[in-house]
Amino acid sequence: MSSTDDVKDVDAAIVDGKAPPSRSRPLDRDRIVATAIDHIDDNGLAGLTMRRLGSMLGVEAMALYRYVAGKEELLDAVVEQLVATMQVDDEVPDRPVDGWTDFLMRLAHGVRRVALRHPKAFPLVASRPPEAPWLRPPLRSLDWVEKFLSALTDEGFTDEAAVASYRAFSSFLLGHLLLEVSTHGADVGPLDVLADDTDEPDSLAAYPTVRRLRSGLSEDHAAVEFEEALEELLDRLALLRSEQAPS
Amino acid sequence: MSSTDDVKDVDAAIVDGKAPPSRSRPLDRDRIVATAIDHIDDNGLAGLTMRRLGSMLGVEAMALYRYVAGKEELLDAVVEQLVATMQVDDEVPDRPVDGWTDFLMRLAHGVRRVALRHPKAFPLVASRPPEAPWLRPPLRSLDWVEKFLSALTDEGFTDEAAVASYRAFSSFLLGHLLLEVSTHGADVGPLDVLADDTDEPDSLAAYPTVRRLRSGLSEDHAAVEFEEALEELLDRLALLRSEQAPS
DNA sequence: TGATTGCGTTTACGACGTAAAGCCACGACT
DNA sequence: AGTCGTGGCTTTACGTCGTAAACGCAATCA
Repeated sequence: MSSTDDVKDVDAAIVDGKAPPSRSRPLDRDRIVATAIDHIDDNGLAGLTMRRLGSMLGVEAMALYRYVAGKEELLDAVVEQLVATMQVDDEVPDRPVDGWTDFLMRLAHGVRRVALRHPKAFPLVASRPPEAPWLRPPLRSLDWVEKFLSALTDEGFTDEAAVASYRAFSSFLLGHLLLEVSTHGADVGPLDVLADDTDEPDSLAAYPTVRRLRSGLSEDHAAVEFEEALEELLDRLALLRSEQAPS
Repeated sequence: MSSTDDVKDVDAAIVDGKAPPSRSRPLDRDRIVATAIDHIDDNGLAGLTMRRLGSMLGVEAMALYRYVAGKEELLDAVVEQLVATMQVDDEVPDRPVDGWTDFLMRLAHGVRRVALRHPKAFPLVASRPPEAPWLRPPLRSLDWVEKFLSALTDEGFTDEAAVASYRAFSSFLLGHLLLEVSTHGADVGPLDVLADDTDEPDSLAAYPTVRRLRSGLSEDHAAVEFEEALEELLDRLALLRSEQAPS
């Protein structure tokens, strides 16, 4: 959300039992969701609590329930918002303007940017199956699915090829980004600087190859590998397209 | 204050379907983990509670703490156990016996079987980054990583190619299986049979392409697509191997 | 003026994870 | 024999969570 200097000054407020009037503006759903995302980014999903979120907005927990039905719905809204953000912030057009290949690349990069911008929040996207009825796409928001499918069918994919491509594309993003995001921004509580070799008496003794390659494992060639794999995927989809559509 | 006379409910039926005679044998860690997995399979991760898990074993919640350090550790143990299960149950050898290609295929199928056998538990595997220090592989259990890496380096992969392959392979499994598992085994509470078109006044009206293709989206060509994508991946790894290792 | 309505607070309840003691049946030692 | 740890489980208790229900208390409208 490229925060302009919004109400960051909700003030500490826990100073004493007497809450100042704190006449902030009347609170709305978007502000709640945005604050939730901020909190997840800073402190991880685990610490997100209705009460805390409330106090972060200068309000009691129960006040939130006027705008969201419950915590689950809040989290869904967070996911939705993340996806929506991508669409507006980044140069992801609504429909292909320079061919489907370009379109899918932009889409992929857009999603990746969101993932990297919100590493702690991104796993939410992956783990929200029990939700929208009649369909549960992995990277939700039906707009998204609609755009994807109509784009491809408009560009010469058969229906079958389009849905196959959707699935391939989705699982590609899911896998790569989840992996990338998890090897990076972990919250790592107490001792983590032990990552170097001085510590760990024998923890790695049983895993010689892992030990030998562990620098490579934690390094991030993530960006290049993403790019390569994406290219590969697009080739595969191109093949899928020409295969099933004889024309 | 307000000591409400607690309704010391009889812990009711210990729904046990295994050992008829045993007056609840002494309880051990493996049994706890196994029961946890059962519960997740049947009732989803959300409903898993220390108290419930305890009562399922005919024991108070606190009894579990003699065997597991806490709930987080329990969940880690569940993941570990799932992976271990794969190794013994299925024909996944410890090291390549018929070439690395065969090895990786067996591995992939092994993991997939586990995922399909425990659809509700599998997302756990994906969403456990904040855990083992000095390394956080996506499909945890270091044995696994060790086997993978040493297998590949033994079979002519350079170190760099091996770790790149590891990442490619991991994200492949992550993406495909998470997707497959989520489009299938949802817990779907009350009304879900509405999946057919009679309902939904206008929910899909805004998404014509989605509507048109939704049968294809929910269908599962998952198996074939998995196979195809796996094949594709292995080709890619083969290329990676020959590329960087001139010998 | 008073009634309505929208927004936020208070209070309360039941469930959760878990720390800290307590209880008790066993086997080992004197 | 009795005594004594001690391993295995239960009790009790605390703090936190999500959230239902009732209660103010403005601003608005009649």
